[in-house]
Amino acid sequence: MTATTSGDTETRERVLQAADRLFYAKSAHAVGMDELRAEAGVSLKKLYSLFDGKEALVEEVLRRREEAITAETMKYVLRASTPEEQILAVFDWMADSSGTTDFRGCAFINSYAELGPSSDRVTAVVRHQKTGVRGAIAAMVAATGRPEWVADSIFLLFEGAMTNTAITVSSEPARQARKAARFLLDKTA
Amino acid sequence: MTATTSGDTETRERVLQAADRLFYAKSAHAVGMDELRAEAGVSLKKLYSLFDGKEALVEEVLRRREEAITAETMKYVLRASTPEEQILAVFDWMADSSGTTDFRGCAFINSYAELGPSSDRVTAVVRHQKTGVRGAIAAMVAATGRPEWVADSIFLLFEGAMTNTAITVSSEPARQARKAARFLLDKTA
DNA sequence: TACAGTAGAGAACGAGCGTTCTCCACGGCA
DNA sequence: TGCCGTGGAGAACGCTCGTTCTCTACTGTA
Repeated sequence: MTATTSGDTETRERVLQAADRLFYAKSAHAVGMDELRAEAGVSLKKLYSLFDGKEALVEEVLRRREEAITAETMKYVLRASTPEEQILAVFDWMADSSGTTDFRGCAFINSYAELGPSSDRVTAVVRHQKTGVRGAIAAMVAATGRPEWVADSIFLLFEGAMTNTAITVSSEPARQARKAARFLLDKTA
Repeated sequence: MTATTSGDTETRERVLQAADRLFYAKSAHAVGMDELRAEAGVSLKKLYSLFDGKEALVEEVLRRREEAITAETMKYVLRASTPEEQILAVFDWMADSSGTTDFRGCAFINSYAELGPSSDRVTAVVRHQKTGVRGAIAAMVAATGRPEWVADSIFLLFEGAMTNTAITVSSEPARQARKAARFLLDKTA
């Protein structure tokens, strides 16, 4: 029935949001399916009727997060006026995100660290996200006519800032990375 | 007795080496104490007489790894002739390390991702290591008379390259980071 | 030879996990 | 009203984990 299907879609959404929040905050292995069930306000039966199991849930959470982060970052990028400012906007997104409580860095790096060795599916999603981010930066850099190694550098600055913003609990690394990226852009103009 | 104490020291060493290898390769939660016991060739009783528990073991493994990596990196640094080459040598160490099988990136970032939310002690060791690496790079950069933001940039390049070298299973990020660092040094000469 | 103390092997324990199953209350329909 | 099927609550299951305990074999000593 259409009504039931629609209800399922909403429930799925609620579960995925709860899972994303909990997995990101505590790491996946530290969150039990029962805790997730409680947080999402759903029965265990429903949970397992909607998802194949925990690993599948983790996989889907990561895929959705990739889309969400891309969309959110794009808002920052499109708001900028010049192509150079667009590139730097990704660091503004990071600085703003790290201001929120319990920012824990890059969910994909974190998941790779925790589950990469035991889950090929998680590894695949993580690689996909990294390829995507790198590609997006490369496209923006290429649009300014600069060589690809500039994009590689900015990508690595971005990645290093993500982890260290989390570890130091400060947006300082994000600002430092932005400054370095600007320098690279200025000197390759 | 002295003989027994010495034997204990050797056994401790063996356990710590096995733990370091297994925790790094598989992540800590994926390695059981029994698997570790088998790998180290020691009884469970002895294991618990030498260490307070798993968390304490993880903590000590990380502390020892920090020392080991520092020492190993220093070999690369001291081999270089100019101050600039010394800074860049850390990326050579990374490129060489990533060539070894089952390189898994930065053990501290990985541990923070997995255990940071649940273990203050692990978090403290990770922060200590990051502060140390950042400080070491800052000292080398300062010795060349360049401003501190150059050190911040190189540190973030280093960190980004560590994670992505692992994720992409390639030493390419290490080389890209080296190139970017050299550019920064050249343009701030 | 008899004995005390140590250490190894691994059984045992309690807790927690992911997953499944049982039970029951409630809905639409004849 | 009586029936059937869906879905929720949560008990149950099987497994694995970290940790402790028991038993046994062995060593050095009198």
